[in-house]
Amino acid sequence: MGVKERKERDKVEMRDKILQSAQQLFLAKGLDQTSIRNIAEAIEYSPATIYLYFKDKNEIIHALHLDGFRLLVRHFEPLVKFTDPFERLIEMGNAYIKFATTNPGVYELLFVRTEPMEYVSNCLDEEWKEGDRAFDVLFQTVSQCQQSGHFKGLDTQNLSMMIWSFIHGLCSLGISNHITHVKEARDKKLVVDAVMASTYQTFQTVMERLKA
Amino acid sequence: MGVKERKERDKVEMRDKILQSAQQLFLAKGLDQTSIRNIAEAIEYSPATIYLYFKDKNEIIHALHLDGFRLLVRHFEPLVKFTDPFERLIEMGNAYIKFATTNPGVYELLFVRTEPMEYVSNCLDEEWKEGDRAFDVLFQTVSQCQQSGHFKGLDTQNLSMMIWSFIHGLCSLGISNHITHVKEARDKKLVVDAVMASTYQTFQTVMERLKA
DNA sequence: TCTAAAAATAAACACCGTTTAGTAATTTTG
DNA sequence: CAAAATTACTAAACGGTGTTTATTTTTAGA
Repeated sequence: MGVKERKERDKVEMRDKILQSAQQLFLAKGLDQTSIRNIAEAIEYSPATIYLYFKDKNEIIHALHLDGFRLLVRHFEPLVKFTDPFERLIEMGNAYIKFATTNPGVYELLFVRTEPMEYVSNCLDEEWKEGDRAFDVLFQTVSQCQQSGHFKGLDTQNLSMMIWSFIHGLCSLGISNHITHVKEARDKKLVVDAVMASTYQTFQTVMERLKA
Repeated sequence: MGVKERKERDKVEMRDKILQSAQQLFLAKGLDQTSIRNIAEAIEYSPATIYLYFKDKNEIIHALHLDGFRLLVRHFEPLVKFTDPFERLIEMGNAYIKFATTNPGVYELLFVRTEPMEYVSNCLDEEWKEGDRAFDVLFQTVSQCQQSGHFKGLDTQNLSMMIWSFIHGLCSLGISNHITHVKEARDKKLVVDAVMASTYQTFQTVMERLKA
């Protein structure tokens, strides 16, 4: 009698169904329009049913968060072809920017919103594997750059944090429309993407000068 | 008959009263707890009354936003005592970080939340005076640094954007608790402030190396 | 078939921003 | 001064939100 087994399969199936609808709603309409009630309507169940499969909304948001990280990692995968670590570092920035600008909602979820972090905090084994892994990719690349003569005398950890801070700042200012409203950008009639591109170009120049 | 005049005075008085309560709530409980209904309760009027003085909640948020910028500017005022532009630039970063970490809610309102920007967008004369002014302070300082030999061959606008991006990224990652959850930081049992400080220290070193 | 367990839900709770229709107070007018 | 008109205000509702509780429906095993 594989009844118990089938029930367990049904359970994960239902969980997946909820998450799938949640993700569909999230990608199509944004996080604000991804309500428990909307998800429930999409899967044709009552809102209360969702609470039989998820503790609360943050647990669902965290699952979307995980998927978002998988998407980010996919943007990083083509970077392996760059054998020169410095070139890879620069392209990593470009990949990050591309990810952020083409998936602003997902980016917000990963690095701006606090809900997923709150979920992480409430987990007993408080850690953030996805974040750790992504940061480590950066850290390793920076480390390799240093091994080939770049960034002498700078702490790898701090420099990695600095680079992440810059790129994140650029992306979040771009996405949140704060760049658009700065006078200098408006005067030159630059679109957000152009400001981000030329700012990143300057960053690249700065990093190149740190080779000596 | 100064009836009209008195009524006008009453009107602005009421507006101020609403804003004052809104700010009090915002500073004490955060933006989420600053609801129209809570404000109404604080001033002992019905929620509907608030709509006789403000178009919608975003108009109130924008007023708080303005106050937040005044607070930021106040953090920048002591910087005039630094005659060396590079030193002033570095201290500007420190002042910015201090502002962000001691007033995380206000910082979020100014540079993370999109609601105030939406209000700005909906204004007919679409501009962002406060943002412009603050950015110009940075721009001028960078420009003066260049005049005294720093940052040769780098575009002032782009370099200013780069610096703002970095500092904003650092502050927003710190405030949103994303730094806390990165493994490297946890391992060394560093608090957010320490990570931010050492990252900024590295940034300072990098900027110093750009003098040549 | 009857019972016990599991799954799903209707309805409520306590919020939110906002609008509408109607009341109470005040000012202007006859 | 009383009536009319304007202004100030609010109760109640609308359509949302996340979440909980009590109840009903469905399913499984004896």
